[in-house]
Amino acid sequence: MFSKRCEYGLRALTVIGEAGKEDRKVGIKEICNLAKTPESFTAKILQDLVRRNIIDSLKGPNGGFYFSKNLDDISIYDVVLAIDGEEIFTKCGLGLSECNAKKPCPFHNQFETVRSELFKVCSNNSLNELLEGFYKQVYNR
Amino acid sequence: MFSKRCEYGLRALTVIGEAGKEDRKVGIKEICNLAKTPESFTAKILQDLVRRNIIDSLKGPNGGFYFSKNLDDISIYDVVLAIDGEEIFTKCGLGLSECNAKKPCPFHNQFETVRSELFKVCSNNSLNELLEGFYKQVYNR
DNA sequence: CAAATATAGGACTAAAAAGTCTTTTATGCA
DNA sequence: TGCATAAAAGACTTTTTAGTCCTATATTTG
Repeated sequence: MFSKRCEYGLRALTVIGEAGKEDRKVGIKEICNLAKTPESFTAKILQDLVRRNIIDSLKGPNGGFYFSKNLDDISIYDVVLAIDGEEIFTKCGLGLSECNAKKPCPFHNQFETVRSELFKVCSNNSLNELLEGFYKQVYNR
Repeated sequence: MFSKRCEYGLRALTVIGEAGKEDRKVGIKEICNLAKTPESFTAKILQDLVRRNIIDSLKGPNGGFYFSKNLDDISIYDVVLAIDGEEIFTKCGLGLSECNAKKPCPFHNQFETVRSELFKVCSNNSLNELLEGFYKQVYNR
């Protein structure tokens, strides 16, 4: 459904978000240890999220990744959009380039329910909601 | 959402299905011309679908691909399962290996609605239903 | 049986996604 | 100012997915 980049990115963000609650920046090593994601690869993804203004970062001692925005204001949709783009929320289920909302393929409207359900789940959940419970269940904290 | 293999496969099957209504087998060239899929690649996919008993084939003059089953008895789900496997219908939205129905991540149940909607659309639609209208709209027939 | 036709199979190449490694740049602190 | 630390950047490698091409095999028909 989502790319690895996107999965890793979301998981990394939960770690950054949790640390943010203690007003703490997190380094890439700590992030990847907890989120169980490959380090160099995750670093690339986070670099990207910095460029796209989802998170911020600071170099040097006591540096690391952190949120300057409120976690309630960032939805999972925002993150997926930033990493994977909009395709998953809009593309024809059968991959027909001829198919769109104006000239739908016979399957289009049925798939619309899947797409809109996906959009609903992603846009109704903020990163804050994602990391609640996530920490307990996945990282056992 | 689905792989190219899967998209091409489904499109090819609509051509085979339509020809079947005139009791006609179709060769790979005709299939790919109509379905607008790459020929050699599509041939591989169809070979696979023959092995998996979705379609049948016959070599030699007047040979080609055809259905021996009733198109009403083959769902889109069957085809997706044969080509892409079950992952898309079962896998955790966030790609967590620790997450499953018994020990769900906080997101699992919300994603469940997406997965089950996808399953519903795929299993409630037979290939027969897929190619109805498909032909008119996509192939202008 | 020979020739023509069409799928099957196997060995490729190409492109995209995933992942690594090394060097550079920015920051804090002694 | 200089050293340690941590992210940024860039050039890689690896793996997976997509796609091609050539040869073998099966089938029909003259």
